Amino acid sequence: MTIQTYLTKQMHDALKAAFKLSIESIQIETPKDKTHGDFSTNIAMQLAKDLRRSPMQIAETLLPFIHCDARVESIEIARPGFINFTTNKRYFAEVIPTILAQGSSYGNLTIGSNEHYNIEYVSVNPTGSLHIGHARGAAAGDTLSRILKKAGFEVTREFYVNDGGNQIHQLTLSIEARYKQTFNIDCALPEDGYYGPEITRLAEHIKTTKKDTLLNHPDAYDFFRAYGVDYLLSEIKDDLARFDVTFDVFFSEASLYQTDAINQTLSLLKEKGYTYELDGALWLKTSDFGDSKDRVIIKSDQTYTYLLPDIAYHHHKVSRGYTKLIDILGGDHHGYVPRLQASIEMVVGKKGMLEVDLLQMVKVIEDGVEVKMSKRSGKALSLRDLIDSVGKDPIRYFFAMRSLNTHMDLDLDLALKQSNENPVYYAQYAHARISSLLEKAQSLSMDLSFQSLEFERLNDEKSETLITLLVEYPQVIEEAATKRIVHRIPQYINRLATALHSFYAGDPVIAMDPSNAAVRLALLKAVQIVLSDALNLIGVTAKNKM
RNA sequence: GUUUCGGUAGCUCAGUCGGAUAGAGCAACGGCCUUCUAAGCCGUCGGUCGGGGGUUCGAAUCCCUCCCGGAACGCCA
Repeated sequence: MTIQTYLTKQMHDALKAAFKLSIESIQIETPKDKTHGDFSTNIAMQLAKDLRRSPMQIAETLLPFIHCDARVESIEIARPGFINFTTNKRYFAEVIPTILAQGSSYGNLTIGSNEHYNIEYVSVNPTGSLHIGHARGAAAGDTLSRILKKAGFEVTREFYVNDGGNQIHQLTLSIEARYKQTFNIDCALPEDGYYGPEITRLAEHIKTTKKDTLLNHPDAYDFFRAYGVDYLLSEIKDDLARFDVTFDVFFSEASLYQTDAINQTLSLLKEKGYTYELDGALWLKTSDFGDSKDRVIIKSDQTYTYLLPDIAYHHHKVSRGYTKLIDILGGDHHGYVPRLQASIEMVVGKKGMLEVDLLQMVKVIEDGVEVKMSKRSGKALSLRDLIDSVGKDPIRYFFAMRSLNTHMDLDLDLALKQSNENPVYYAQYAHARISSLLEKAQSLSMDLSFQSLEFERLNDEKSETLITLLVEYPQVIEEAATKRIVHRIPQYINRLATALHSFYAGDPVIAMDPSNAAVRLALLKAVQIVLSDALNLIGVTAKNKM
């Protein structure tokens, strides 16, 4: 049981004893100012109105009824009615052997033990290279998956490959045109085609293997289509792998057409009476489930809109037995969310099965001017190029730092500079410093057994700050997982790195007497373990040397 | 016009069930390397939380309204 849970329980008991109240939601928070103790509650102020007494009076009445064990050193009341708890740091130093024993399992939770989440992210059309905008979604989905796993959820990571629609047709025509152009045949790309350099590269690639045999071949279209999707998808997979983003399932939209999946979903929706015909089209009554209007699922030319196969796809996911589906989409799809959620509610018969987390667009700045991504010109900053120039770690860290719904600016001149503008180096440096210090200690034959540690020797402020942060780690995981606040992790990393650098700038551990050194080396080892684990959650390398 | 995200320090951003003096990094300024890695440490400067109303013990946070910026509003995908 964490200290917060414990304090919540003790407060609950105290309120019962003092006022015969049973209150579920008691907030235990960590004050920013250390003079306010390590934990505090505002319950006295919240009860002021109901009890018709002043917060200070309530707190004072309550105080004798609060009984805590040795972990709590003192309990104080502060104006305007806060109850502040100061913890015993020696007790909390016990976290060190715990971390040393558990290693990277420290901070693992069980809050998701009966859940199996499916998280869908990236899901781009295989019509080109991944660009910087896709990278944000990739980083967010991957990090959220890792955090949820750490919190005890079973997680399946999924990529929906849109290989069935008109866009693939446009892609095929684009490849064909580029292919012909390699033979100096004048052939324009379609208006809605794909103009990126990767399509030209793909065409050149086909030319080297197939020569001119596809110029007037009857099966050329089918070849370009299949080969193009395959080629581009495998490039996307390569880029994601280099970005340390992985998937358990790549689900093909086209496969829905090959099976009976769409018809099954369609029959279900019809059976339940959620469809009607109008003007030769088939409509879905999404407005009955919170959408602003009904939507067409089969057009009057009898082809499907994008929505129907997407419902079938989500239906398929539901049938695989997940307890929740999470889609991570770009903010430009926000208008699509109500109809999709309405549809899923129709399929499963209840609300809340599908959660959609939106992330806002990335604005790229170069030379102080916004770089507009354009499909027409094929101008877009590819993830591949960015990884080549700055590396994976700064990009992963940078994306992880930001709240999903912030509109973020990415200044290329800064990002490419590898300056300490990017806090990833600060965090990695903290880890590297510990590594080299432990190495040094070992070379000096210092005691690294981490046994018979005298924790009372960790009574200096810098050690206590580190210990408090280590104790806090499971709470950080819980908040990040349940509230989907991915950026809580880099924030924590930064605080831990700051505390470490400050500790490091103090008295050299190497020069201390054996007992003092031994316990501090153990503390550092514990910090290293947690730092490494947290960095891993956001896909950033924990370096041993820099 | 409707929907949606945002507007917090010079810049990029935290502040996620309303809490104590609104924070961090960078930039700027001043110190610190014969001592475990200076990609570091210590300190200073920096704010009408877009404007105005309201709700209450207390509002950056909740409600109303207006202003500014991004995005979406198809029988496209």
